[in-house]
This record gives sequence, structure tokens and C-alpha cells, in this order.
Amino acid sequence: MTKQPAGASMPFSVPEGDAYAQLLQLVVRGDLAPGTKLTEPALALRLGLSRTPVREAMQRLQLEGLLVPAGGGERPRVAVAPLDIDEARAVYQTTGLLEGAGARAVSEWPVLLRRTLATALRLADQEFRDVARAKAPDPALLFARHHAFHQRIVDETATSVSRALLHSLGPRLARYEWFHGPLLQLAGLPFAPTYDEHQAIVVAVRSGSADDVERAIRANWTNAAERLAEAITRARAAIGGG
Amino acid sequence: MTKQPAGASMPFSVPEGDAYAQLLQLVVRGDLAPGTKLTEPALALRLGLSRTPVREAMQRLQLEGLLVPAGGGERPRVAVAPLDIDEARAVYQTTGLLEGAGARAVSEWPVLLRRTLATALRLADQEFRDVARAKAPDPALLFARHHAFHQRIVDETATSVSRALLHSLGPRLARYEWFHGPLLQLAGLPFAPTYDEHQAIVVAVRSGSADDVERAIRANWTNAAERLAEAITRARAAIGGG
DNA sequence: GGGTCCTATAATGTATACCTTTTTATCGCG
DNA sequence: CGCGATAAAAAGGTATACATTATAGGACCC
Repeated sequence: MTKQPAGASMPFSVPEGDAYAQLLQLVVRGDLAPGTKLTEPALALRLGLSRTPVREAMQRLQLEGLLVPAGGGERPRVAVAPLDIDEARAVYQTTGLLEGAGARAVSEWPVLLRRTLATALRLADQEFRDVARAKAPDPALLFARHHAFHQRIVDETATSVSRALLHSLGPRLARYEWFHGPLLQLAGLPFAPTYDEHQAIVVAVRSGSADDVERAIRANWTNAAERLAEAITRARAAIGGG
Repeated sequence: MTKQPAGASMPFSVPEGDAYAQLLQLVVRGDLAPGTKLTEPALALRLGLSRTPVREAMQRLQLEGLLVPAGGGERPRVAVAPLDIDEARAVYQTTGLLEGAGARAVSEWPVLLRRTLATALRLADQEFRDVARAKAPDPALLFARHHAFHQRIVDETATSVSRALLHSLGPRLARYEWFHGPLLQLAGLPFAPTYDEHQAIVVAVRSGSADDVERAIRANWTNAAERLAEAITRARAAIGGG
């Protein structure tokens, strides 16, 4: 039973103890396969905690959609939510919707602030590229750098309301993003389109056009979903169609 | 200690026991004033439950934004979230964003389905008007009927992802909606604009234009926020500016 | 031999006990 | 009289015990 420190590669806040963080990590990284039925006692044993914190973590992850009701159940039984391309599309699209709508606000910023944000985003994207260009990028680092780019946009432009929604959407997004990068490589697909789209976001932020910013962000997420779908298809074909 | 049945006027699902429903009701209806500091033992006593389910309900309501961290606190203390016009605007706007984006899907429906939905919405709006036209509308019923109109749109058009987000936004929205109607009356403002906007939604759904549908829904929520803000201003002036 | 009922096991929901930490109030000192 | 330190009270985090219920397996009856 390998207990890794939870927060290292998980850029999420961890309000309650670390039962949530640990369980989140197990699901996001796929250590608990989709469809796996979970029981409070078993998980408590595995995490070395009592049922109480584990139960709270399970309830939260259920609200966030990473755990779903299982069985024909009258009495609640939960399982790890299945992975689904259509759901991934919806998650990516909705992320783009919220992130894009919030980022429209830059159009009312003074030029200097916009430039500062644009520069910060350019640097964040550069750090992402630095990781992505490696022969065998560390998935955790790749994830973290990409997350940091978009998180910067959210932090600076989103209202508390949409920030909260994006936060609750985060775990589901993270789960798909987690193997997005590695899967691209496995499928032999390039990162270049992502670079270009990030660059378009930077340019739009600098220009200050609300429509352009929103369009660029939405396009980035929509296209990312399609890239993910394509990568899954190709990877499945390459490996032999599980 | 008056214990009212929880689900009667609260069109929300109530997964866990009724601690959540009870506490939700207390906050939404204002029985617990904004800013009120809550402790688990006190609430457990008040609700006639033990700390465990109360604690879970408090954690969920905190995720949903109805409870917020209080005090300069190192150790978590929570209080009922303050009411804030700007937050209300963000809640309404984001609701419109998600509901509107989902409803674009009707443009790809067969005509017959669109007509069916349009008719259902027209009837739902009619039931809302029936309540709103009364001299002293029952706030709970007014709330329920208005909620039903929009919920119908969400149920028929939203993806599971945006549905989940709207669901988690629901409590905050409900809190503002709860006194929106009564406040309009208090301020001597008419319901007519709402009728018109609902009608515009119905027409757009029937027509099948994605842009029109989205525009109509967004406008409805944006305008509703402005009406709420105006009603608050007027009511405050009329009563004497608390 | 198959189906149904019953029993036993196990999991969820709730309650309570324990421990740590924080906060507050009181007492003492400057 | 005020400020600080210490002690007591209280609240959050966790663990565990208890009650209820569902499910699975086996035995008995048809």
C-alpha cells in the first residue's frame, strides 16, 4: 500500500483532511478503475482512516461526479464513474463556456493590466511547452503546467460564482486531462495545436476584445475535447481495441 | 421548535437524510439570518439530530456557497453567507449562461419535439402567472412555479454536466429567488416583464433558432437580476434603508 | 430440480465518545 | 487599570459503537 503525499501533483484545494485528496487522486489517476464498486469500510481500511472522513470524501466526490450511484440500488452503493467520451466533451465544453464568459471581463481592464496578464499567460504556456517537449514528459507535471495556464485565467477573471462552478467541475476535468497528454503521445499526435490556441488566447487578452478572448478560450477547450477523442480512438486502435 | 416537512416547497433532490433539506430551508427562507455563525453542536440540537448528519449537510452547503468560512478563523468556523447584489447578478448571469447554452440543443430537434416543449413551457408559465396574479401570492408556490418553468428547460436540454452545475448553483439561486417575487410586490413592481420574457423563450423554442433561444434565456436571467436589484433598492428606500 | 423463503452477513445511517486545538474568561502582575 | 498568561470550556476532526436494512447464500418445500 503505497501512500504518496497527496498535494504534490494535485492543484486542488483540500478543505477537509486528506481523505478527499487521497480518494480524488486514486480516481483521477485511475488507480481505482471506472466501475469499481466502493464501500466505506473497505476504503477506510485502504486509506488507513475511519469511515467518517472517508464517507465525507465519498459524498463530495459523488457531488462532483467522480463517484456515481451503483447497482440497481435502493440503498446507496457507489462506484467509480465510467469514462465517457461524450461526457468528456461536455466537461470540456462547459469549462470553456465558464472560463470564456468570465474572461470577457478583460475587455474592461486598463491596457497595462491586460499586458501583464498576457505576459504571465505567455510564460505559463512556455513552462507548459518546456514540459511537453521532453521525450517522456512527467504526466503529473504536464498536467500541472497546463492546469496552471488556465487556472491563471480563472483566478484573474472569473467571478466567485463561476470560480466555484469551475472548481466543482475540476475533478471531472482533471480525470480526463490526466491522461490526455500521455494519450496524445501514445497516439503520436502533436502538442502544437494546443500551443497555437494558447497563443491565440494570449493575443486576444492583450488585444482586449471580449469576443476574441471568449472565442479563443472556447475554441481551445472544444478542440481539446476533439483531440482527446481522437487520441482515444487512435490509441484504442493501436493497442487493439479493448 | 417548529419542524416543518422539508420537501414541500423545495424542489431540490435530497440525497442524504433531511438534515441537508432542513438546513437548506432554514438558510433559503432566511430563518437563519445572513452572517449568523453556526456550530455543529448547536445546529444538531436545533434539528434534533446528531452532529454527523448535520456536519455533512454543513459541508455540502459550504460547497454550494450558502455557508462561508467565518471569523479570522484558523480553525474552520462557518456562517450563513451574506446576501450580496453583485453575487446575485453573478448567480443569475451564470444560470442564464448554462441554461442558455444547453437550450441551444433544441435547434437540432425535430419540429414536433420543439412544439411539445414549447407548449409545455407555455403551460408552465401560465401556471406561474396564475399564482403571480393573486393578490397575496404564496411565496413558496410562486417560487415553485417559476422554478418549474426553468427546470423544464434544463431537464429537457441540459447535458448531465451542466445539469450538475446548475444543481450545485441551485441553492444560491433559490435563496435570491425566494424573496424575489415578494420583493417585487413590496416595491410595487410588475411581473409583466417576466411574462414577456418567458413568452419570448417559448417562441424561440418553437422557432428552433439556437441563437434566439440562448439570447432569450440569457436575457430573462440578466433582466431578472436587474429587477431583483431594483426591487431591493426600492424596498430598502420604502422601508427606510436598513 | 427449481423456486421461494429464511437466515446470516455486511453495508449504510446515525449516535456518541475521545482527542486535539482554539478560544475565552479569569486571575495575577506590571 | 490594562495587559498578559494560564486554565477551563467548547468546538471541530476522528474513531467507534449501535441500529436498520439490503443482499446474498443456503436450506427447505413444492
